[in-house]
Amino acid sequence: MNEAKTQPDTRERILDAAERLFMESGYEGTSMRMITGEAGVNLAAVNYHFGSKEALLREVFRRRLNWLNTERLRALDLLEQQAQGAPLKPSSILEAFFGTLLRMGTDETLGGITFLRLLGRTLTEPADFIRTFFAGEYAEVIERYKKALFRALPEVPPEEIIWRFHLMLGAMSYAIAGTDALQVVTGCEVDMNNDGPDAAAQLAARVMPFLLGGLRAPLPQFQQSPEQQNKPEPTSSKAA
Amino acid sequence: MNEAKTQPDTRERILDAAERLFMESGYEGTSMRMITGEAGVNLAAVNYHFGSKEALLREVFRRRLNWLNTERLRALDLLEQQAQGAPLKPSSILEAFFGTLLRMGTDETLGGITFLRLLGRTLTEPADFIRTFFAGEYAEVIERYKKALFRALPEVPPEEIIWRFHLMLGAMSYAIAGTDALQVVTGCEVDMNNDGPDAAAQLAARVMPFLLGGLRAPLPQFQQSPEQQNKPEPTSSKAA
DNA sequence: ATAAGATTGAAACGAACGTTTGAATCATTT
DNA sequence: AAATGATTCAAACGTTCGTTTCAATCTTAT
Repeated sequence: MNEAKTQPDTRERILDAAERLFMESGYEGTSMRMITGEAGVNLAAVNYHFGSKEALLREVFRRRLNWLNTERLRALDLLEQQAQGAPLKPSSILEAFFGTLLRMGTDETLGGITFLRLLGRTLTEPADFIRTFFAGEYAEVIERYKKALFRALPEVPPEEIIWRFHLMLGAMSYAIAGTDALQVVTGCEVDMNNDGPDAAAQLAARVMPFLLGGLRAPLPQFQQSPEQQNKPEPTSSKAA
Repeated sequence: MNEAKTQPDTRERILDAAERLFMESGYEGTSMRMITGEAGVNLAAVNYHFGSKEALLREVFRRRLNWLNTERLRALDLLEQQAQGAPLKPSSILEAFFGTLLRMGTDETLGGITFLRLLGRTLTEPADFIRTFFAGEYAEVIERYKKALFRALPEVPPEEIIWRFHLMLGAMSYAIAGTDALQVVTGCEVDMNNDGPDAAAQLAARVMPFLLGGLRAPLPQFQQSPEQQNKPEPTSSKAA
């Protein structure tokens, strides 16, 4: 069994079909028969090659997240090396984090816009094993970027930065995943259904200013860590 | 069959259980037997009272969205009446739209934080009938607020406003729904698991400045309508 | 009290689900 | 050519799904 040669790459066919179908119908809404039907392989092939439907989903993501994670770390390493110990600009951090993601959407060999949409949708999937899987896959990268943002915005309380990181992830996920989900809500005049490689470029131009504006918004008047709730006067600290 | 009297309010018990379970496990991840089991009613009761699982989901939302829609329209009517024909402030519009939503989260009789989370999660559900249902339920309100934002920000292209409306919805949905979904991603130091009535108040203080910052962010350099794609040179129209 | 209608109950329906089986086929090596 | 291991195949596994059935029970009006 050499992996070179004219093998029908059943594994890749399954992964591609599953990626598209999970994006379109969700994990629970996609059946094994849909996947193997679209891939043109036998029903038993998924369990033979991956073991189970859960393991297939994990592999669908691992195939892409390996690249995304290392690339995000590489981009941050590069920034920090260029800065020579100085704190980074928030916009540079966002560019590294979300720009790397959006670049995936322009490269079909990395999953293209399909994987971006799958990723955005799956982050809200309620299934337990999905959440714990993502937690493990993302932990290192998130930790590094969180620390970079703490240094970049020293006057903003870390708790607030985490919140805004969370909010940026949400906005970006919707921007990516919501092609038809929320499109239908907002009135569908916008051309989000552009599946071409510049769809992600247009997305970037639209979303990045929004995220930066949100990240640098003035802080709320009062912010209380859950421990120190008896601070009577809003000292109204400045935001960057 | 009078609706008054000591009826065991089977319908309400089912709706409450379904609301919680759909929030926790999603639509496809929640079975009829889970719902009727949690509600303490017979399995056949759902089909008897609602007709089908799909119709049950619609009723779960209709019960809450009726209040939300009329209240959002009422808040906007009030603003426009006070303004006497002048354009509204963007912050007032956001306050009316998202503040009304967050107020639901403080009132357990309106579904409380449970319904808010369900709403945030369901907006990304891929099932077709869910998307078309939401489109119909939201159409009027979204249209009114969109028009108000167009008037409030006359120097911003309508397409850009729609985009940012979309992004704000995404951020808010994640902020609400992501209690454990993205919490696990960002590191779980934040106290989003506060289920008390002030959870929504804290959410508002955190999220509203972010949304306003994003809405008022500088525009991207170039923006092109999808029709005029053969524009060779980015004429770089001005931002506000 | 009795009839009529609304609601509940236990049991089963066919369909679809993820998974497993074991023989058949293919690719590769001796 | 024969043998070996990897892969594919059709078929079936047991389970769970949403839904239906119909008799039993409760509620209300006559």
